[in-house]
Amino acid sequence: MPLLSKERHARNPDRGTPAPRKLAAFGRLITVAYVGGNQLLDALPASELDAIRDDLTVLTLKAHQSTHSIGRAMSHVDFPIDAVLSVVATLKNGDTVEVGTTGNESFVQSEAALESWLSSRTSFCQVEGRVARMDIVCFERYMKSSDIFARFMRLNLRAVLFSSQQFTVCNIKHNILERSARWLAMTADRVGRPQFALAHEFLAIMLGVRRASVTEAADKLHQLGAITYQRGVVTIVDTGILEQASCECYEASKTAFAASLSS
Amino acid sequence: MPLLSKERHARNPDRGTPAPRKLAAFGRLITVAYVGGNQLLDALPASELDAIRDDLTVLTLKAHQSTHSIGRAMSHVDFPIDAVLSVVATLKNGDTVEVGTTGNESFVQSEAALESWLSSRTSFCQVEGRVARMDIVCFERYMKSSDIFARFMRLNLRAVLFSSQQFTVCNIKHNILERSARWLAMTADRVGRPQFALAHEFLAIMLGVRRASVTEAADKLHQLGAITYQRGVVTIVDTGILEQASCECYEASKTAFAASLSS
DNA sequence: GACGCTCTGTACGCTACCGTACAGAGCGTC
DNA sequence: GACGCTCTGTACGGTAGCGTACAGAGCGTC
Repeated sequence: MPLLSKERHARNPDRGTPAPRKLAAFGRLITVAYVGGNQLLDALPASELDAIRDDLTVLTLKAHQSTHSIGRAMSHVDFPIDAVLSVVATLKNGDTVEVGTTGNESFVQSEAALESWLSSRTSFCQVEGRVARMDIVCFERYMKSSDIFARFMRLNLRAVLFSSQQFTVCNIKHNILERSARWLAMTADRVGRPQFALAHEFLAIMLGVRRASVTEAADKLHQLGAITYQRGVVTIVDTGILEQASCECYEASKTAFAASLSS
Repeated sequence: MPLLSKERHARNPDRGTPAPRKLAAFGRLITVAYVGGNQLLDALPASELDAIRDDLTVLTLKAHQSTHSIGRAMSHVDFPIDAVLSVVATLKNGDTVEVGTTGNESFVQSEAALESWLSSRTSFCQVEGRVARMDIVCFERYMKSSDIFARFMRLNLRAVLFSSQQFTVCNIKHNILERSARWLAMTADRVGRPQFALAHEFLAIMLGVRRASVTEAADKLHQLGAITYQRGVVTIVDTGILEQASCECYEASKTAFAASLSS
């Protein structure tokens, strides 16, 4: 499944996120040091970031690889670089719906910022890419020892809560076309490149709708000139059109995270 | 509008929450000291609660009275006793939808537990009743000076986040009957009495649906023997039936808050 | 180059819910 | 006891999205 590997770093060379020294090979993860790429970490004062850098390990996650399981003790937190992680809730009937998406603007599980070391939700990698992983013991130590670090994590969680609330509204008030557009726009921002692997089936699960409904929405977005789709790979061809097609929740969530990073 | 005043304390005499010495009279709020009734406060170790008691003031809120406004500096936090507060999001088109409901299991705005003193949402009183109010300066001081206090507030916020996520799913996957039942069951728990004022119109806004849809749902719940309705006043006649009619999200949210109070 | 798996396109009947509207009932007020 | 406000009950056509199903296209594998 070497999808997208060719264009992985085709865009956003300006973000200061050089490729890891080695990518995943034959299912084994080769890990490397963190040199930037997660907005939340990079927003920390330089001295703070330097202090924690040695406790961050960059690794590449494959799509659909699990990172946290409901009810289990959290062993680590992940700060995405160009991966996109999904936090999901599972209903008794087995239905799974996304309750949060996390990219380079945040980390997962964000509840760790609340001195909570049990995972209350399951999360996994939705779009393949790199994350900076920190052991939970280190995270806990920094939360206690550094007011600045703790403050950044908490303000970030505030944006997570705000976004979660926004999506509560979004699911009631906005149609599938708008929500699909929002999801794709948010994801494009997060991966920092215009093309990524995402089958209709998975977007459908994320939005809590039928696969066929996503196909119809994708078709409309294609007609509008926002995207193209080819066997599990989306390409954003016009960000402006895509954002225009998405509901206001895209902007609301984006603004909330931007504010949490700048204060 | 002296609705319900007759049966205000008809139930749950065992919760140790005596009536305030004076109720609101002619629109003026007569405030009294806190002697218990908010589960979160009451879960604090006795010494902690005693330490903060003098900074709590009990007051009665009228239905639809505002407590926090979006974008404004938070001047206080409210720990409901038998009032129910709603946190809402407003869309650009003016639609207002509830993104959180708060009763005696929590407080509002919960984001204060994140050292965030700006209100990112609007909240108001949905069901008339008492809250214990604390000045934000005191709250901030206790968050800094008492690890135990801070820990309780943060674990509570974890349940708030969990519930918010649960309702994201709920709005997608559960129909109006189930959601109405959930809302009423949760509210009955929170007010601690089987009868409270709530017009269909307001429940409709909370659920983000038509008023007529709520009327239909209320009719079905009536037929099932769960509730009776009379001109803006609901009476829960069979909690068991009501809970059975509601979706699993009722139980999920309740469990999350119970866990946050016991640890 | 045949096979099988995955992913997409499309179709069809069905239903939950919407937007809107209007009549009537309850209740406070003058 | 007439009036007006609020709240509820109900109706009707319209539609977004559901559940399901099936055919075909792309692509890796043997």
